[in-house]
Amino acid sequence: MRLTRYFLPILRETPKEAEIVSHRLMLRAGLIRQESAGIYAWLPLGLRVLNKINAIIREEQVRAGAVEVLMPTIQSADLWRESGRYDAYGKEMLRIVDRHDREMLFGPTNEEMITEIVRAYVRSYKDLPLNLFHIQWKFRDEVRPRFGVMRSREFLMKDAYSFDLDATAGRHSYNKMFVAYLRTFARMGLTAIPMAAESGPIGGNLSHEFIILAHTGESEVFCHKDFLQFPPPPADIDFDDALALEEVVGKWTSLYAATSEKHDEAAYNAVPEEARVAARGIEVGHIFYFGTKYSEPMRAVVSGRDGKEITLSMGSYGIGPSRLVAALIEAGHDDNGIVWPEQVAPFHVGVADLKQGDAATGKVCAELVQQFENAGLDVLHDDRDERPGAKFATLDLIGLPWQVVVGPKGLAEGTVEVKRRRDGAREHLAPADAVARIVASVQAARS
RNA sequence: CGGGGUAUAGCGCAGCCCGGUAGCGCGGAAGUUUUGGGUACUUCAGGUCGCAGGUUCGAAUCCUGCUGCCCCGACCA
Repeated sequence: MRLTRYFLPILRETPKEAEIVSHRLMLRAGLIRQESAGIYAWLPLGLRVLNKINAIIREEQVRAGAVEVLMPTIQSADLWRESGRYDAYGKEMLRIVDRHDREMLFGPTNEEMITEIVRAYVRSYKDLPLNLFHIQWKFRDEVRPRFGVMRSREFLMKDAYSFDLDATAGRHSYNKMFVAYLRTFARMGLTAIPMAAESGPIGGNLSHEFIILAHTGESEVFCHKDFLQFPPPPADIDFDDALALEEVVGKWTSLYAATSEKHDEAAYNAVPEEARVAARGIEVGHIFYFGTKYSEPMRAVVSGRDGKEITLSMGSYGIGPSRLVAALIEAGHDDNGIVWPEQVAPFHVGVADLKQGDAATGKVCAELVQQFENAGLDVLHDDRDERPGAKFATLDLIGLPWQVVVGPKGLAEGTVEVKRRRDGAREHLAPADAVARIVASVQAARS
């Protein structure tokens, strides 16, 4: 992608409303634009990151056996009256009246709707287990939205819903998502720690929040430091092997980990002092098992083997991709800007032509871009007629993992400069070696 | 929802107290210059001063009402 033909509105100054670093950098790097309090437009660079996050989530959901659907943003109030949540949800629900005076709402979540869909088609125990997920915009009319997309009113959410015959099978479905979440966040370069959680208005009794540590995190968390070393479950784990999953979940819940709301001082003090971690964290996922809370009032039942009705056992599993974009920045930035992990970076590499209009640098840049693209990498080619300093500053700000700087000085010696954004390490390499170096790194990060 | 701010060019701000030609920096355009870490200079363009009403010969400025946005708290994925 040539920068002169792209849309990358960089801000040199920080808009005053942005308090936290991810919000500031998202505005400055041209990822988002606020359209209303807590409502944002996603600009090209931000959308790329969002899409890459979604792709990883989708892959891991499918790997764990979930099936993708897409439900509407607008729902009927009647559906929510069936579960009793229409009145219970309160002012956070955005209520809408259509031209026929029908009561509608912009969905804050989809338990009712997915239950309605499943009860309409699923009639037999043979159809279970079933896990359906979608990635769709939600709206919760927060009293006070803030921190950019970290706490917005409109937000993207991956929500999955599992349906099982009994609690034991439901627990297996819960464990599948638990394991999928560990893999999902690890693939984004994040260490997410599962912590026992309140189930809140969703209801139920088994629930975990997945928290990533970031010094600017929203809430206080306490955990055993060994969590930071645990390897994520392998890609070939058998999701049908209930015992194997139990083992993984058991390991990841064996050590102390809690948010401040669930913090138990005595249990924490039982952790060896050198293993205690008190930090700040950001919630990026939340899973619940809630049994028949919705299936009972909404009559989602199937025929069992003996012909008797069985009320479905359900769970729901959320990840906030839009919030994850901010969380990734909170976890990865420095004074110069964003530092994206390779797996979710909007582009893998930026190629800067230091002397736009020069035949030699132009030719090398074009060749580099072609070679990166042939290798399947996303490349941003800074072909603007700008000072070198401006190009360096832009590339640092938008945080691409790799920068290739092509200038007359280097070319005189047959080299280009390769800079790794993460630690600023620079190497002078022949163009072909630069390509090999970066392609190898990006491919190693995919898995 | 309680408390506190704020609204002037794309962004950051001054001007308001004390009414009288709407400014500065960044960004944008044109040019000269410079050419490996946001170069310097010149010129130019760009504003219903949040909205409505009022006071006044005259309102960005004073008064009233409304709205948006931000911060603290409560709440929360």
